Amino acid sequence: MVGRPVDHRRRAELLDAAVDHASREVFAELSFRSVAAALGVSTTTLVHHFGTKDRLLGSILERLRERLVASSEEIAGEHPDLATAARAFWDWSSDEAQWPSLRLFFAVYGHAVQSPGTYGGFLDTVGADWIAVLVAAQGPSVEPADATARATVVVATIRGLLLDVLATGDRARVEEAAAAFLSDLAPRST
Amino acid sequence: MVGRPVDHRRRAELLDAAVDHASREVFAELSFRSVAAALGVSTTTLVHHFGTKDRLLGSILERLRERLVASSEEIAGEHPDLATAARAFWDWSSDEAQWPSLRLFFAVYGHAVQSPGTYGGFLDTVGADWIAVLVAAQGPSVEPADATARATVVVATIRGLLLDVLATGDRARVEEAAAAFLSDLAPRST
DNA sequence: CAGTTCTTAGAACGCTCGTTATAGTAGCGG
DNA sequence: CCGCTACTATAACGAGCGTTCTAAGAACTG
Repeated sequence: MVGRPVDHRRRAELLDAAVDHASREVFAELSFRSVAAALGVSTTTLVHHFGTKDRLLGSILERLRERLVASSEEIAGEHPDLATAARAFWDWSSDEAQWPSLRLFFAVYGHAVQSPGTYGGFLDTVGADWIAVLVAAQGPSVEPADATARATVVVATIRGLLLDVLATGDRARVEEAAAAFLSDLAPRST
Repeated sequence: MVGRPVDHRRRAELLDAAVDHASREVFAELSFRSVAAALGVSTTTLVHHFGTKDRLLGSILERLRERLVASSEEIAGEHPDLATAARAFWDWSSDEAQWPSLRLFFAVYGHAVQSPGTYGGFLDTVGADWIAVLVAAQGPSVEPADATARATVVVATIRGLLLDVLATGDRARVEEAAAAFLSDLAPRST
């Protein structure tokens, strides 16, 4: 006898809703009860589908990572050089539609710097993927070591500018800084 | 009648110890009980000197801010241009002796991006001070708007590189990226 | 329909948390 | 020494937490 089959679609549906909820709420204050209430289910349902709280958070971040990486490949993959790829990255990041996801991303970063083991895999993958996209954009003619160094700098600068605007809300100053950064970058990419 | 005088020195002593403890532990897991145990006092003593938990955390961050700002002024204040000031900033930041404080700093950042009201003042002050030091380093001959934009970029890049090395531990790649960034910066500062 | 497994919910357990109540001790002015 | 205030500690309260227990419907196979 086989019994009722596992409903993978149900799990995915709950997980997507949980990621949306986590993007709106404060990461540190997530609990079985708050997520369950937002999704209109009981805490037992979450336990059944995800196990422990750590595994629920891990699943949420894994799903968030998939979204972020898919966006980054879609956006920066087709650009011919570092400068235009960086500009595409910045335009995408500074779009306020991305801010809930990016706020969650930086909240996880904040936790990870003080407890690396917990979310290290998440950060390594996202960071490495973004750098890989920007290394690829520089083409095969650039020294790999140079390409990695420049990609690391560009990712760091964009992340720092995003952190600035997300924390201070001073959009005008940060946008001006981004413009200066991107225009400085252009003549170096040839 | 006057009664026993308030012991301000005792409060400062407890606060300094609390900042050290917060730098070693995970910010999100700080509690009256954990801080009290680390300091060898009771939770009541902390309540007496600091009031609520929010005000204790606020006092800890205020003290951390004083330390960070004092260091930044001491380190970058005497440099003749943006490139050397930026290099001094990076050398200081990438010294592992600063990492506990910087880990705490970024942990607070992670919380602030999702709940701006709580720690907004802390972040505004630290960020604005660092930018001001780097604006001053560029001298009076640079357009103020340009100087602010470039200072914002430099602070963002250094913060992004720090976040990278603190989260991934990949010191070699980040140090190479920092070297590329700083050498690119040099010819532009004249 | 019977048997089996998946899905969901409500209630409870043990724990930690911030905060408060109570009380004893220490240092000051009169 | 007395009155007053600062300082510190123990104990407790109520709330929220992750997790487990128990049990009831739902979907599938035979």
